[in-house]
Amino acid sequence: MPHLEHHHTDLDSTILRDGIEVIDIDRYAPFLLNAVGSAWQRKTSAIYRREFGFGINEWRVMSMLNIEPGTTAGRICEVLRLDKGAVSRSLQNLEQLGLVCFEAFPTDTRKRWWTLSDEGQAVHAQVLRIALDCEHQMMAKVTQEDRAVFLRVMKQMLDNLSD
Amino acid sequence: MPHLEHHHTDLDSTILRDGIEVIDIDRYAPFLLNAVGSAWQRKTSAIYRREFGFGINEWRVMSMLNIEPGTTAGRICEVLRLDKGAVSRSLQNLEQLGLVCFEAFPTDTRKRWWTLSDEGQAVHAQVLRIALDCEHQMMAKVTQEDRAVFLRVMKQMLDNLSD
DNA sequence: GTTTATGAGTTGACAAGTCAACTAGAAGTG
DNA sequence: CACTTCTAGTTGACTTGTCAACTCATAAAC
Repeated sequence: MPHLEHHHTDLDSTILRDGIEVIDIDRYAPFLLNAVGSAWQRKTSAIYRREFGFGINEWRVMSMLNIEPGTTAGRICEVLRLDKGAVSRSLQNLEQLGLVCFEAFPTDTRKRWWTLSDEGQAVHAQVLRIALDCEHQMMAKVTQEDRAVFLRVMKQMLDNLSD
Repeated sequence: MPHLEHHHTDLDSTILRDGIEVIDIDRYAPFLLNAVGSAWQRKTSAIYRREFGFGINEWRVMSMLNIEPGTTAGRICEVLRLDKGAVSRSLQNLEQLGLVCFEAFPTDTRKRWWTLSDEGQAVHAQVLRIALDCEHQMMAKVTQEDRAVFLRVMKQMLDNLSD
């Protein structure tokens, strides 16, 4: 029977066991982040691919085009914090599927103004229904107060990681 | 100037803009989860690979072997919620690096009891220092109360996604 | 004891994520 | 204008994550 002790303050996400520092998996945020994030992704991206023939990045890009119609690829990267290579490829895929279209940017031929096509708009609405259902399931039994704190903490973390 | 309105309750992570339902990225948990999770991974996995010559999965497996010395591959999958293929490959890599070793399982030759080697133990301590530093940075300006709520919500979400 | 089912772990194929080199247009500087 | 510098986006190489088929050992059924 090993000897357990909390070694410093509540701040810690480790415990000492027989002199060895051990991660406390229930308090170590990166583990939870990865576990929840990948569980979400497993659950949803399979649906998108099966039902609609595109992946999670295509969905992210579509949701951004719905948020800000007429955005550029660079703006999508900035807001969604996606890799520009991934965004470039997703836009190509979506265009081939006829879900997005673009207009030339007047003062810079490199940029394009991307928007959802009518079909893209319709598909977006369908996927959104599914995504919100899944989110709702994921958030079951979480109170409004807790949810608000959770969102606040996540935003702070995102800020902290951006330096 | 588009017309914005919140369409139902506080529960929602969307708004209506000119009759179209649009994700509110500041309230939509999956976006934040992915953004924070991938920012963390970008930050840390580069360090592990550069400084120690292995990836983030190898680190996860090592931390599990430190938590529960003498575990099996299956148990690692269960606790860390990792893919068994990923765990299998990580254990192979770690063994080649001399960071882990195993004992035969008495009643089942398929299973093995894995533990950190002495060198593995030492490397674990080094990586843990770095990981905890990064976690501390990520958690800057988050109060203890908020952190507790955050952890509670994350665990609930993990539960909800496990069905 | 042979057959069948279950379970642990390995492997291969593919999707997604990351990084860096590259192309080419735009902007600044003399 | 010629030259450098900056910036938007594309592409390729590689790593990581995921899924499913497979191997082989144990357990169960009869």
